[in-house]
Amino acid sequence: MTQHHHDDRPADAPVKKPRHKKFQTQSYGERMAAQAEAAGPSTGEVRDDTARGERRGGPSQYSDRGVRGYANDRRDNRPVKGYRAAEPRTDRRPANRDDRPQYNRDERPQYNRDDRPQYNRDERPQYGDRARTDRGERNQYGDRPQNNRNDRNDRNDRPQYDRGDRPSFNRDERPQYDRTERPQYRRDDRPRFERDERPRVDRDERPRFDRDERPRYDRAGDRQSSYQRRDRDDRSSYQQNKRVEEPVDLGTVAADNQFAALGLAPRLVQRLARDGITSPFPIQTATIPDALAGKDVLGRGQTGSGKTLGFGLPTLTRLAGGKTESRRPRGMILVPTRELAMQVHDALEPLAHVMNVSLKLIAGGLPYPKQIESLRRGVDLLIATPGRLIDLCEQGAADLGAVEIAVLDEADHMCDMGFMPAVTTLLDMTPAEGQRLLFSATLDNDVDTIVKTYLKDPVQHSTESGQASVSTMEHHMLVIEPGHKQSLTAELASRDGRTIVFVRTKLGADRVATQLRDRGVMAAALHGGLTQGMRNRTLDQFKDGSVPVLVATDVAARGIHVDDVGLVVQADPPAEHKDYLHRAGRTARAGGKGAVVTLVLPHQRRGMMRMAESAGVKAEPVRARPGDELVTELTGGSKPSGYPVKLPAPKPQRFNKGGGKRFGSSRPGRGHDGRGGSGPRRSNGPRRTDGNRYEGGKSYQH
DNA sequence: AAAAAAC
Repeated sequence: MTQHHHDDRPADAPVKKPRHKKFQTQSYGERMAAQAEAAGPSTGEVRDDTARGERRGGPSQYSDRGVRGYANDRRDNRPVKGYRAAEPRTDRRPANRDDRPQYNRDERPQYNRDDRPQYNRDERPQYGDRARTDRGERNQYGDRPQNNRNDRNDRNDRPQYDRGDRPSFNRDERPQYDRTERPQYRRDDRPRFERDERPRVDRDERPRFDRDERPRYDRAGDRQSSYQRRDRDDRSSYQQNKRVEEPVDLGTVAADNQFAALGLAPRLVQRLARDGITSPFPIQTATIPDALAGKDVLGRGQTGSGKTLGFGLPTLTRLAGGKTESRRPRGMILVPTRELAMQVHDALEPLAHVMNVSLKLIAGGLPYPKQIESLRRGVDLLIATPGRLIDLCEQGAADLGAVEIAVLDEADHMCDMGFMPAVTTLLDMTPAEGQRLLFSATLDNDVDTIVKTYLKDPVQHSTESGQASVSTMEHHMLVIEPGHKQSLTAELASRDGRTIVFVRTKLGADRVATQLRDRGVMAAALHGGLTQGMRNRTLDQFKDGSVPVLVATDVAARGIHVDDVGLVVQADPPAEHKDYLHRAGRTARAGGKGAVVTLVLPHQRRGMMRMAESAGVKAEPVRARPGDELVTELTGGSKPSGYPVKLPAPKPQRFNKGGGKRFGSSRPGRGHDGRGGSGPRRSNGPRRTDGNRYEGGKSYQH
């Protein structure tokens, strides 16, 4: 049956919203409004509530129509307001209902079903059968719909409907639809569905709850984004208040395991060791002991150096064993984007599990009910984006009064102008004596305000200089002509392997992604203007390889980890040096290799050089044109095909939140043939009809 | 200055 993607909807479920003034005197919205007012008169759009309200309140179209449209249906003779009363009719007797013979049902011959020969299915003429199409001749029922239809649109005359020419619609040739070849869909092959053979029926005796250990059927074929899965199995709340009595054997830990030496719980160390994580990164070695000791910590470690575990492990250790009341979580990790929240959640979940710490993702774009329910049952640790958490606090669904540990991931970003009010709102709700951990790759003086207000005797650990010190990363700065930007971007992105292209604006992301696809490079846009369902889908496709090029705004600049991103292209230069470092940090993670290419227009050159210096990036600006040797070197020589390609999944219908059927997340890489034309297609804007896609010279900067 | 973050 059709899958209903309830999850893609914005949570519109009825949510009662008693506003608890307990935590603050102003609501978040009021605060923001006040802030906006303080910032001066808005030059942007003005909400036109008045106009809308007037139209609604007055003689609306709806009520108007209710009277006019159905005036004839009125059973009484009261004059309709606004209409001239009809002249009394004299040409016939007033109808006496009972006397009207034609209303006797049984005598109406044409409704005798058995007399209608053409309802015999087998004998109905087929489409294209002209014998049936005597133009204009009515059948005995007085209608002739099929005649004209067939005359005009005889299917056999329409070449484009010839089934044989549409390979993609030929069911037999679509390999992925061959049921017998999809082992993961065969029930018999799924070992854990053999009821009789399941050794453990007693839930408490199940030796392990760990996700990773469970035999899996292949979920990749499941075509659900991680976001949808996440919402479906709400394991964290299910687990609530169940404490494992006996330690589970998680494997042995080597005597020289250095995590153990840091003072972490043995179970945690064992769990890490099972994933092959036995030696801590420098940032972890530096911060974990202090964090475990309950100190406030400022942690700075280069991108991809394991900061998540740096604050995650001590947080879990300290929360373990405690008791959490309903709606009163004891730990809170704030992150700047929803994707990052999901990533942190997923990274900590197995670890939280062995520690019997429950955790819940609290982020916008996801349905409210499960988040509220989870909080009601009591959840130890929240991983949250600020807006939704404030919302839930205002509703009374969450109470931060019991938060023992508050973590700010990407702390410097959380302290910039846009985020600061929300973050202080949340921190204000937490007890002043609670522990605070601030982490970022670029932890600088921007956090001073927060540090002074909310941290007590913080310990600062900087394992790196806060500059570009990832030695496995190479930087290139290409000074280009504006007219070459599109083709150079396409050349760079057409390489094998994953590439992220950063642009400045949401619109730019959409535009560049489209341009790349027009040139034959499979690319998808990621930015905050998309529905959350689409954001998840796009990131999933980037991760599974079906879309190797991600065109993103700075929503993806921080924290997001995808394996093997070999190249970061900055099609628009970053706004400041910290952004450079974070964008660049999407590649060369955890010791891997990677390159960063920044496209610089002549007028941006000076600023870019300054920025590079602040970032500690050593790169000489080099003039470059499409086809240059340097570009070829960076891309391994592959060129864009020039033939437009289409995304493997239907594009998001922004207005239709359902999402619909999705194909493609399991479709291999760039295998799409890229021909245009057939199939039901969403059109998301005007389709290009001009032939010169490439040499227009329109630059998408600016 | 844009993006992000609630509905």
